[in-house]
Order: sequence, then structure tokens, then C-alpha cells
Amino acid sequence: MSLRHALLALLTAKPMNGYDLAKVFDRSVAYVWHAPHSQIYPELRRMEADHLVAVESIRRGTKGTKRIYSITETGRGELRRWIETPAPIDMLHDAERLRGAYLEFGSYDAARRYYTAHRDHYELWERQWAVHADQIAAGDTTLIRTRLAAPRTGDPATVVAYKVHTYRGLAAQAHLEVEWAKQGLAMIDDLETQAQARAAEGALTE
Amino acid sequence: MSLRHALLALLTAKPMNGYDLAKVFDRSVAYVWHAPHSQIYPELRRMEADHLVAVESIRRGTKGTKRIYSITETGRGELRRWIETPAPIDMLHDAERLRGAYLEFGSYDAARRYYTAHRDHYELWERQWAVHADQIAAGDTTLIRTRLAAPRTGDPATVVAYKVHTYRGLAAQAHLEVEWAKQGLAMIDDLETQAQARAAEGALTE
DNA sequence: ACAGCCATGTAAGTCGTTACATGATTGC
DNA sequence: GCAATCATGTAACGACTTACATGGCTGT
Repeated sequence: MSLRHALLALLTAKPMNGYDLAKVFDRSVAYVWHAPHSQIYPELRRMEADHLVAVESIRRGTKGTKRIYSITETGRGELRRWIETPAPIDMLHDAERLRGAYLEFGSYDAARRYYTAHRDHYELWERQWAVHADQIAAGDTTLIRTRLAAPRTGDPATVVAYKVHTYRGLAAQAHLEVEWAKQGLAMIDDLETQAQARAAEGALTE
Repeated sequence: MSLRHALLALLTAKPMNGYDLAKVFDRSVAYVWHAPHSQIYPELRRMEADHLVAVESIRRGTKGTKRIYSITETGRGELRRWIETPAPIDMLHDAERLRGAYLEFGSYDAARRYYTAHRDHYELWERQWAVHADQIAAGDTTLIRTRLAAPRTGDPATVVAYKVHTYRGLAAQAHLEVEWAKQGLAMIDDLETQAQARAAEGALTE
């Protein structure tokens, strides 16, 4: 139900149609939860059926309609419930780490490619998360400004602080990932030279 | 396809039936990738259909049969391909972090519950990952011993090193999560007292 | 007129979750 | 005889992915 709550959270800033929601999503929530528009549209329909959002349809040309969603009281209640109710942390499904634990099935070069890609990936995300945290801290995105200006938003310092702490936390995690990958690369060099040394010794003994 | 590769990796140690595989899974791969037996049995059937594993059926009572799976050459090829081929890192779906970014929809106490649960969760996992890494480093699990004794296992030091580095990495990540949660708890105290101070000031001014 | 963005979807397939279901063997 | 554990599944549902599909509006 994460997508649902993410969309509700965005709609507390202001009413939006699916397209705008998808765009705003990509520049905010997507830093923790990715979703393509093909998932957003049907989810909004389901949320409408569950009365979490209300829709205003606007004609567009002869056939098309633009659907503007706004959060309902039921929707706000669901957001509150979502945070107030303790939620078990999901079971682990770390495909990346799984590959990392079984690199022995490939060559040393494949292992190097793995760690290099890992390092590059998290170097990128470290920057992105850090920038995003700074932007929120500075009130420097349209979304956060709209959100803080919206009625019934609680203490602005609190709203900002939770997000900043989350994204700085992610940046710190990413930093550790980068360090881990670099150590991995050094480790592979050691493993390979040691394996070669043993192979050479074995050849002499034979 | 992670489950598939995890099962193949386990079968390089020795042939096993679904039940044993599920048990061994829980004490090894499950530290990075969770799967219940209800997923393992059908997956093994599919892997058989794809010739990644071969089966020996053994009668058991009048009706039951025990199915012992072993990895085929095709299966070993698939493991190699899995590691040799660069794989894109999955899109982010971090439900826990999403909740963390939107704690403002609940009370300060709900936020405290969130961070407390987060801290406890990762304290547990930090210990588990660290212990698991140590056990592998010491060759102290049945699986790793069987694996190292199995034919066609490569350099034992390499096999062990990849896993130890992975699990120590996870332990380090978990440690950071714990620190992050503790900082979160301190942050909430600050936010709440500051919000109360502002509320009191507002009351005076009115 | 054409490109680029606005706008909304559907469809097929894969993977994972939770709950249900059944029977055999072993040790006490 | 009974409990624990061995052993193997099915079913319904929910969530996510990738690809396909269609048409409107806007500026040059």
C-alpha cells in the first residue's frame, strides 16, 4: 500500500491530475519509492473507489477528460492511520547483495564489474539524496513550498525535519555502500594475486 | 530470478530435496533474500522444466514421493551467466523510508514508535549479520563446509571472502541504521519541545 | 505540418504473500 | 498412541514490470 500513501501525501500539498502527480512523484517520493505512470493511474482509480480521493473531471477536446484528484477526509484519516499504526518491516529481498555473496560463480573480472557498478550507482545516489535533502532543508522545491503553504499542514519545522533526516540518512547509507564497494575492489586484487601465487606454487610442486 | 539463482547456488553444495533446501535456505541465503517454502517448491518445478536441475524421485510410503534435486550443467552455466552478466540495480522500493519521510501525518509518539522499532529491528539484524559473517569466516556452518568440500568449488578463500564481505557490509549498514534511528529519536524530542515553546508563545501573544 | 509535451490508460506476465491442505515417518 | 518434524504442495490475491496504445494541445 506504499504507492497509495505516497500519492495521498502528495495530494495534501494540492489537488492534481495523474500526469502532474506522476511528474511531482518523480521529483520527490521517487527518491525512496519508484512508480511508473502505468501504476499510478489505476491506483488513483482504486483510491477513488475507496473514497480516499475525490475527482473533478474536466473536458479536454471532444473525447479526452482531465481528472483532478483531491484528498478527502477519509484519505487524511488513512494517512494518519498509516503513520500511527506500527508496520512490520518488509522481508529482505536484496538481489544486489545476493549476487555479491555469490560472485565466485563468475570470474574475478565479473566481480570487479559488480563492485564498480555498485560504487558508481551509489555515488550517484549519494549525491542525489544529499542534494534533495539540502533542497528540502532550504525550502527550495515547488512541492515543499506548496506543501508548507497548504492549509492543515502541521509544524513546518517538523515536516521538513523528517524528510531531511530521511534523505541525509539515505545519503549516509549510500556513502557506506561506496566505501564497501571500494574495499571489495581491493579485496578482489588480493584474492586474485593470492590465488595466482598458490597456482604457481602448485605448478612447481608437481 | 533471484530465488532461482539462490537455489542453484545452494545445490552446488550437494543435492537436496525441497524441504532441506528450504531449511538450509533459512539459515543462509535468507540473510539477504527471504523466501517461504510455498515459493520454493513451485520454483524447483519450473527449474526442472528449464533443465537447470535434475530430479531423483524416491517413493515414500504408499503415496508420497521425495524429490531430490541436483544442479545440472545447464544450471551451472546459468549461475555463471548470472554473475558474468551485468545486472541493473532494482528500482527503489523502500516502504520503511517512505514512512520515515512522512511521519508528520502522525503524532510525535507515533514517530518515536517508528524510530524505536527501526532501531530494534536493525540492532537485531546487525548482530545476526555479524554472527553469520563470523561463522562463514570460521568455516563454522554445515553448508559452508559442504560447499568447500564439494567438487568444482573454486578457490575456498574467494568463496568465503565474498560472503564475509557481503555480510560484514550488511552489518555495517545495519549499524548506521541504528545510529540514524537514535538521532531520529533525539530529533523528535527537539522538535516537540520547540513546537510546544512556539505554541506557548503564541498563547501569550493572543 | 511536425515535434514535443500533455494526458490517460490497457494487457500480459512475473514475483511475492498468506492461508489452506494433506499425508508420512520417527522417537518416546 | 501422539507429537514433532518430514515432505510437498495449491489457491487467491496483490504489486510491479514492460510494452503497447491513443489522442489533445502548443509553439514554431
